Amino acid sequence: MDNIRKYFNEFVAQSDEDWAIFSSKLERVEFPKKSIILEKGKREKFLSFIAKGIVRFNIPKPDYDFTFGFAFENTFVSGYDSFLTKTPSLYNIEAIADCVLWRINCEDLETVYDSTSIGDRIGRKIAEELYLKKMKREMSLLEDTAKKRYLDLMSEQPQLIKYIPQKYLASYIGIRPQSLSRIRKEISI
Amino acid sequence: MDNIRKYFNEFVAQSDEDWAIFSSKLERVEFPKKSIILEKGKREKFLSFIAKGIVRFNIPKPDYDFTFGFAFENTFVSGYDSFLTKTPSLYNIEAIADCVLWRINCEDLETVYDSTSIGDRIGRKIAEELYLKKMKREMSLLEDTAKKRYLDLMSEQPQLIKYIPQKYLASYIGIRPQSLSRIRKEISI
DNA sequence: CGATTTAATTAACATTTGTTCATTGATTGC
DNA sequence: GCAATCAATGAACAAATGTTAATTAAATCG
Repeated sequence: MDNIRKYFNEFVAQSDEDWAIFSSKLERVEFPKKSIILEKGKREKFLSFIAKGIVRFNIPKPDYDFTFGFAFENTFVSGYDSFLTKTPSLYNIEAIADCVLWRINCEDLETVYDSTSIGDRIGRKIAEELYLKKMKREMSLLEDTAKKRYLDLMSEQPQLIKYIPQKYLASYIGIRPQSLSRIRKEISI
Repeated sequence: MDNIRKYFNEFVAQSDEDWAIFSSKLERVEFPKKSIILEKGKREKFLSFIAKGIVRFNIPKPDYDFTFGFAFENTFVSGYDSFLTKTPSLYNIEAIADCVLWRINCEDLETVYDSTSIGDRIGRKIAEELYLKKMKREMSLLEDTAKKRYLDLMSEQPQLIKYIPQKYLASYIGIRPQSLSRIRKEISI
């Protein structure tokens, strides 16, 4: 629970009391590799902190499996749009590696939001962090070539890329696995 | 001020008192067409509600002018990443049409955040809205072709597209003006 | 209004990525 | 360990978008 507390203290509030309120609602759960954390069509009921592991966001399609995002250790993960809008999730969240999550459910978070001084701040910080991430992502998708996105990912998450199958990476970068192979070949030469 | 109040009541809080706290900090400003609302390199000091007009987000580059976003009437606009991280903005915000904004500055918003029960909720709602927008955008950039993005924009913002020069739309869609011309030609046939 | 500048269109060719399909390599489960 | 399955690579051709450059259309400014 150390990392989530560190995150909390850094971004949300410093006091032990605030931490006590929030952390009392947290539940520890494990998901083995390849298990579904959130299923498409179901409503997201949790906001989860990844203490250990990697997850991917994906949409299973008739022809192929579309991966559009990852989340790594020591960040929050959630089908956040489903969580916010209370509508069925448009995508799966799947454990790529064995995961340990600390999660708070929807109702408890609402309670925290409504009954404590720090509730909305937590929600604000999380939404702000997610927004900044998406902002960078948008820029990258518009401005960069697939090759640059791959090289960036390699330098930003070098140790983790090893664990992610290339077909997921390709999808995330916005290209087909064959094209990623082509790019990898170019680079290595 | 009607629309911003409507927005406030719908998404933030219902009480007259809360509205009074927030609205007392709001300042009305006008920006004529083509004027710079936020300049790249400067720090964003405001969170603004667009009562009237359209703005674009852009990065002036040596070779061309890169437009990556728009904001329309009755939504909030800000160099929000600069605002949050207190670092210089990486982009301009420019009025495409004559604009009327209601804005609150950084310090006042912090005050509202810290001194009222609704402060963080406002910030949370804004960040959540921005996040949902970016989420949709990411999906579109990964999954759709440029043609589909153009058609979607046409159907979602039909009356506003008229006012936006095509070179800006092209950039937003992720292609060159020449390619947009090609697509438009195809469609009209 | 006319002159100048800027935007949009078009075309020819280059580059990138997609598609299909075959082959090789790696994992998984018995 | 072996068979079966799934992942990655490679090649040939198709489709989409980029690049350059010329032309036309529209907007701006005196």
